[in-house]
Amino acid sequence: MSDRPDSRSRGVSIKDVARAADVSVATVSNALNHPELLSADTHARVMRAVEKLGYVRSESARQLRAGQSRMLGLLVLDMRNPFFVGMAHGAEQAARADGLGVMLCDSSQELAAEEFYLGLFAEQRVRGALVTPTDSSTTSLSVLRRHGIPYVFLDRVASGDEACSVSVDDVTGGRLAVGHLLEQGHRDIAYLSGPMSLPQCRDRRTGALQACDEAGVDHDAVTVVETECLDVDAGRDAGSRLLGRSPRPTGVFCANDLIALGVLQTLVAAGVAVPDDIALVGYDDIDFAAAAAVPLTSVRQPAAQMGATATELLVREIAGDEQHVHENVEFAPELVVRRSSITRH
Amino acid sequence: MSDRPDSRSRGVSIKDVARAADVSVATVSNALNHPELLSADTHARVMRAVEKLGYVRSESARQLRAGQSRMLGLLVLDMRNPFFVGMAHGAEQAARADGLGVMLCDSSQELAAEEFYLGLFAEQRVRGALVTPTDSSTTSLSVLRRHGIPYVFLDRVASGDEACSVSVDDVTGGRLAVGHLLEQGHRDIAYLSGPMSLPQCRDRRTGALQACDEAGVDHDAVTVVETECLDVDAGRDAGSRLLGRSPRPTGVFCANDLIALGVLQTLVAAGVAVPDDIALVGYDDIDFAAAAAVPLTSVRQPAAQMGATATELLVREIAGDEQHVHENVEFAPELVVRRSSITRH
DNA sequence: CAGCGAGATCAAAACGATTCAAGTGGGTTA
DNA sequence: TAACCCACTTGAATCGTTTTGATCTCGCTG
Repeated sequence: MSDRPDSRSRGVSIKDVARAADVSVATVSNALNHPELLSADTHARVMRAVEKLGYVRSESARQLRAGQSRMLGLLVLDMRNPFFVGMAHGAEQAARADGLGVMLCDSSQELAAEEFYLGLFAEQRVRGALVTPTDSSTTSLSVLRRHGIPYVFLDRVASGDEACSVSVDDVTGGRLAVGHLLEQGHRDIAYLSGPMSLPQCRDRRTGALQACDEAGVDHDAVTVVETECLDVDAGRDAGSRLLGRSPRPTGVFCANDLIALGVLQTLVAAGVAVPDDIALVGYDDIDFAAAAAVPLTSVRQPAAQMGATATELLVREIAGDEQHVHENVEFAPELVVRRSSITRH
Repeated sequence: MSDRPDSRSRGVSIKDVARAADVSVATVSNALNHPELLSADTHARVMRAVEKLGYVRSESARQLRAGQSRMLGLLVLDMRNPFFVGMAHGAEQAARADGLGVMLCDSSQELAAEEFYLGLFAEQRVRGALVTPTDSSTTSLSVLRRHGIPYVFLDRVASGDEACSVSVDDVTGGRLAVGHLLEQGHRDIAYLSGPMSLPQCRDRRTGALQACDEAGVDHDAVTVVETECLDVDAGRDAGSRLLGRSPRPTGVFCANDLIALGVLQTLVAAGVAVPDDIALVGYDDIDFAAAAAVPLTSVRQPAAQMGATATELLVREIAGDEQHVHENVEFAPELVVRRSSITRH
């Protein structure tokens, strides 16, 4: 009575179904893919056999024949960051609407992992790829280019007309954040950046300095502190380093909300008042920012929408006629002010 | 000079490499998979051709030949819940160590999605599957059974000896949480449960009632409030419903931290003091629990370790000799007390 | 010098599906 | 009656890889 077939067996194949329904394999294939070609009777007979045997198509066989899969690859920098999960979610929804699956991978910002996964995408012959690249991705991407696999940059502007891209104007984001802090009267601001190898981190700094210019304040007002990672732990570290500094900055702009939450924890634990002693601004506006110890001011990026838009661009490129023109969609960031940055007057 | 091949082409195949290196396809295959069979000279020549042409193996062709893939399927209930992401992360690490990839899917607790993805796993002929099942998964899993695809339950005890499983003792978890609230003197406790179709939610209630028994308190002390989802939004909803109730419960136990964070937000916004007016206990101890507006007391589950352990069980079953005996690993939950539940005396 | 074994290479079959051209059979038309 | 058409079904080729057993070439031994 066991459902479990002999462990050596390869499972039910189209041949078994053909035999059971007493038709050719071609007919079984047609029953599944072009039912309109068959007489109602035959179709029913085949489907009954499929049902009875529990037949499931072998995707690898179809793929081999078709020369490509029905999957998109999605490579993100950090799955534990809700911002990326949000993008992934948006991408998945959009892909499903087009009958495509998504293969989600996490490069952990390591070049080796990135190369590994892009190689995997190529081996799988994914239909297209969505990539949040690190600095040096251009070379790793050649494996996709060589196989004619189109890709779209997510959360990064494509350089030249290499590919489509979906991004957020990070310069503006940085400007909004630091502009807000300057407006609150802060003149000693720390920018807790992630690794400067990430364009996002660089752009946000540029924006920070622009904000200084606009406010007629010297660039010295902003000190850049580079962290190795963009996660909560790194934030806690950076927080303790801040505490040791003298004079302490009065305003802190973090490259993302995870860092900001880590800093916040350290500060609160050390009895430093936020926002009164130190004002804090994060980036991404993840769900948890609003629920933080002190609700976090943050620069919002439309994560799900970015993922969905990128998928649409990719699908359009895949379906595209010969003449596809790369498109760079740029969303505007939005400052969401909460308590962490509002100094009492 | 473009890297991009003709869009009609199928890309470089093993035949092209064979031609370029002036050997047979069998030799190319051997160069890649059994280099020790070849003369050093031939091997080098082949590898040079591989390099030059940018050849990448077609995974679907290998799979077709091999009859199985080098992938595990991982189906979680909610990718936006950091607890599941933690499990996924642990599973991925462990799988990579065994040279296996992980295909991550999110059923969103919907049966239809679950069936869709399990079907996908079968079509892909994954080597094995890790599943966080909903109530009714037993039937959907038959598609795996029929194809001899082994699976392991994640965050759920297997019934009978159907499969291996990795879980946390949710009854104890519920008991710890509510026991703690009772100890703090609360006698009107709300249990904000997710859908009762989830065994986890049911078990935690059982634990809650056990705690009452142990404290010699009537079961009436605990009111169960069922929510539809286990996310922050549902928590916010449940929070407003709590506010409308009279008398208000003084202690609230939430089926997970997302719910708890949602409730917390609503309460804080409404000026209800946590923990003084209402004490709050969550579940999972996600990273964000410690960083919440009021640091959240929570029941910790070792997410990454669970994922890793499940993968190991699965790998063992896959490699297993004929006589595999299913194993049920159960981790112990741990109460992490923070401010949200400590009533001032 | 015949015979043998080892080492290196290869031809061909197989995996499971899709597709296309060709075949079948029954009915209609010239 | 022959020619044709239509609806349905099928044989065979094909995709890119791995593997098995065969072949081929040496150099060595007896």
